[in-house]
Amino acid sequence: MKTYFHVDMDAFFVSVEELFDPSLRGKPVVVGGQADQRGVVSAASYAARKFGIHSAMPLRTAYRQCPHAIFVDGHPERYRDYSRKVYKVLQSFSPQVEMASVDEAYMDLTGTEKLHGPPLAAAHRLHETMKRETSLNCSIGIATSRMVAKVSSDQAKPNGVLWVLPGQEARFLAPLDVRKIPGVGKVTEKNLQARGIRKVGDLAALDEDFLREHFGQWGLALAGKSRGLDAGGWFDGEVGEDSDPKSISHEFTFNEDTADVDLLESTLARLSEMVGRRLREHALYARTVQLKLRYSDFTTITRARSLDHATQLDTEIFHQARALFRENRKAKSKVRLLGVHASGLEAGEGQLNLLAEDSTNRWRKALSAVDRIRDKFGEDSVSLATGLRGRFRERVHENPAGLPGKTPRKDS
DNA sequence: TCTGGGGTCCTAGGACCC
DNA sequence: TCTGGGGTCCTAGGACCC
Repeated sequence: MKTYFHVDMDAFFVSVEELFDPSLRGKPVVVGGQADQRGVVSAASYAARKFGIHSAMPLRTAYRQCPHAIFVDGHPERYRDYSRKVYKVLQSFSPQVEMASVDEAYMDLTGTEKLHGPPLAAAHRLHETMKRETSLNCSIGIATSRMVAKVSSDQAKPNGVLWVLPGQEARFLAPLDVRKIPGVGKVTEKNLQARGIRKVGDLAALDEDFLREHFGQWGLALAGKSRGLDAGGWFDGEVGEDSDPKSISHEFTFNEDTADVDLLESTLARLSEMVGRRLREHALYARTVQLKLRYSDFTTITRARSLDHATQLDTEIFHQARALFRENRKAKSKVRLLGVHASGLEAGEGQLNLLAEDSTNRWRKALSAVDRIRDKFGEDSVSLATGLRGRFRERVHENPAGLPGKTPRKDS
């Protein structure tokens, strides 16, 4: 039997801002930017929430809902700083801590009763220590699974502690809206509602085959969640296993949409540099570079390209991003957002030797592919790059192993 | 009403290999 | 000439979370 805590800081960004400016206390505060800016609400104080303001709402909408709200720019460094303080407090309690984001964490307190006493007493002590050490309020959920602990901390808000007793998971979840289940968002909620499923209890009563049929693998995970289990992607692995990032990206929304190529390309350069720097910070190398383009009408495309080696060089990232941009951008259309994304991340250095080896392997493969084609279609069916010019030659160099794929079988 | 930025995970089709 | 199945990698898009 496991015992998990989910610790969630109350109105984290707002609370931190209040520490820097106590005059904000008790007032409707919106963190995320100014009332006339493009952007959305990162966090709203409880007083602001009374006006219907919530996170992810456009700032301009928030302004309309509550013109006398105080709009505050976000300060990511402050939040990271306080997040570290929060982590320290949690660490002092148990080494099995995992920050799930800046303002929430999971703890595995299984088998610590001798040290900490019963879970509820331990949670209250943690709650007090947190307030004393960071001046911040948090809510704590306790349960036998991380998923239920998370839902329970949400039910405990603000500033509360809630323990779901072992065996009571399904009963605790049953009356809640399906939307309360982590992973069920707007779209899934709508799909479920269309089938008359509104409460978690409705979900738990369904046949697993029915869920699999309509929602695939995800449906099966959903069935598990409705019964209080840690099912599906999110809750894999042990608490406290932190891992390298799987991707690194930066994007930028222009204050005004623009079709100015110089501005667009220099923005790409800047974004590429930011991505490169973060890669170097993590000592990671990226195999794939992805461009993100959003136009005025909000249509968004992504275009990716994998390199034949991993890189952390700004110039290489930029080169790829710009090439993708030039190949895919709808001419003259105004652009709202640009993004540069690096994935296929590999650790460590020393791939130069591997690279050289890799490249000869590729050539060997390419040449044997050429041989196979010649066997099939005759000696003149393929010629080597030396005899070619311009762009095609470049392409052959970039992707020698791609040659065989360009020969359609059916046509021959 | 006008929609950020940084992530993770999943799906689905096609290429390619065995 | 037509016909497989499984596994992996790549790309594009989308749901979701904070």
